[in-house]
Amino acid sequence: MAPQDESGRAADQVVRSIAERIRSGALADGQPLPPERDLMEEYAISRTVVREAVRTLSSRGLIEALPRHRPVVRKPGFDAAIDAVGSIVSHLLGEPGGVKNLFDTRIMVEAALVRQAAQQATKDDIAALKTALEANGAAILDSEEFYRTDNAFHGVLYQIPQNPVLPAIHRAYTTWLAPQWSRMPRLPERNRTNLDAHRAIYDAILMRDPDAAEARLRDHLATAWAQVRETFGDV
Amino acid sequence: MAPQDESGRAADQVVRSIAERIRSGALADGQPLPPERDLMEEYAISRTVVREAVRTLSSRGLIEALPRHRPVVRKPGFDAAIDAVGSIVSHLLGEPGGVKNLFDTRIMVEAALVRQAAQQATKDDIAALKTALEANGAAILDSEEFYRTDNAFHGVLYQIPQNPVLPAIHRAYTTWLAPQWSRMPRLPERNRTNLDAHRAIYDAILMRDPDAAEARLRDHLATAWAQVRETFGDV
DNA sequence: TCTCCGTTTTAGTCGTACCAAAATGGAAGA
DNA sequence: TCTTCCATTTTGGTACGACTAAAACGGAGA
Repeated sequence: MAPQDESGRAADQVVRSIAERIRSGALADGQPLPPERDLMEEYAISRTVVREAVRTLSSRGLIEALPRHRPVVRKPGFDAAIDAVGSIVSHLLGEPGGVKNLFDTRIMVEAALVRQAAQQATKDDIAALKTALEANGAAILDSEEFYRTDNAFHGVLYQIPQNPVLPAIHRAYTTWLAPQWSRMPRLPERNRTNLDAHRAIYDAILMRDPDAAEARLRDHLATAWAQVRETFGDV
Repeated sequence: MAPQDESGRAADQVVRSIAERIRSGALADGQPLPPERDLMEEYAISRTVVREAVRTLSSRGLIEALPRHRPVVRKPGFDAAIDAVGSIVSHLLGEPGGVKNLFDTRIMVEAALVRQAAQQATKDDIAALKTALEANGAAILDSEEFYRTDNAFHGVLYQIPQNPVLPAIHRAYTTWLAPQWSRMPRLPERNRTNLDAHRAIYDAILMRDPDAAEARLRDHLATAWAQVRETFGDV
């Protein structure tokens, strides 16, 4: 690591120190941070600096600082990482093509996921997909519930490789793209279209046909994108 | 995530306001932020609050606050987003399996990329790959340079889909995994192995054979991972 | 015109003070 | 004894003022 220590700002050193304490477990997950006044004494700094440090740690996702509560240590998971970029991403999504770019990566990722699923899914994975698919089918008349189960179906795909990074990415997609999605009209016929697409994907995975699975997935998300454009025009 | 408006902290409102000004372009990229004293007057708040806001914006990557300089507006790109999570990711990589999990996603992403390349790469893309490959080959005896050109070769893959998110992801992978990689011994025979792998990938793309390209890519990265484990044991 | 030095500006830090919300602990009641 | 509720203490949020050192600025001199 670059020996870029010796940062001019005292707060940064405190940040590093506390971050290290979190990483080492000296400050355990869920535990509240010491009061600001204790910290200023411990580090022999003013409260101003303590507050800046807390602020930074909060932005970094290492602690959760609700308005008037004691900040609590939040052992960083991949989810926290997603949160940390949320602010920037929301800016990027506002730019022309931003949503499209993000959505395209989603297509790429999920295409890879269904390929993998078709090749490596276990019996349990298939069963989970089937359950999710049925839940989705049962909700076809309740658009709110359909949206949830739709996400859940895709979420199963992210769980199959057993890599904790992937569910976090799924959460990121749903969180970041939710603003677009939630403003779209919920039409039963769209639900049916999407359900059929899910079923086609499921079938292809069941048949252990990666190419078909990828093709169905791409059809599905292309349709979804067309619906977005239909609603918003160019994004 | 969505910062509930009406946040109890005044600084957050300032953050939102300034963030909005950056997004709208009222504060252009590269332009210095107004002095803190101006901001406190403008928002009718104390300097304490201004500083907290600046601090937060800095952590969010919307401005760049070098120690004793005026903070500079930094229109957030996908790169800035990568920076914002760097802190958390470095924590995660320290945990058991962290590096492996990240590397696995890299395999997944690059597998998808080479498939796409095999199917959609233009003449220019192929030419770029060829150039990168040749540069890589020319550096086979200079391990430092080989490392660079190796990255560059992979980087070309991320550029092919013309999605600005992807190069940022590439940068993220190289940045985050660099600590592991840079501590590995650089052996000419490894360079040769990797170069051969690159050539095989290139050939498969040239032949428009996605399955082969993916297979070669997976071989390549599996080998690379084996080299990592050989060096570090379990990670 | 360019360079250098003194002045002004500005970020970084400290200390104090006050308020309001949250946490706390003990008294009153079931 | 256990629960409920209120008063006290703790703690975060904000304001104000002051001081330092570095950076930016501007004018004098080469």
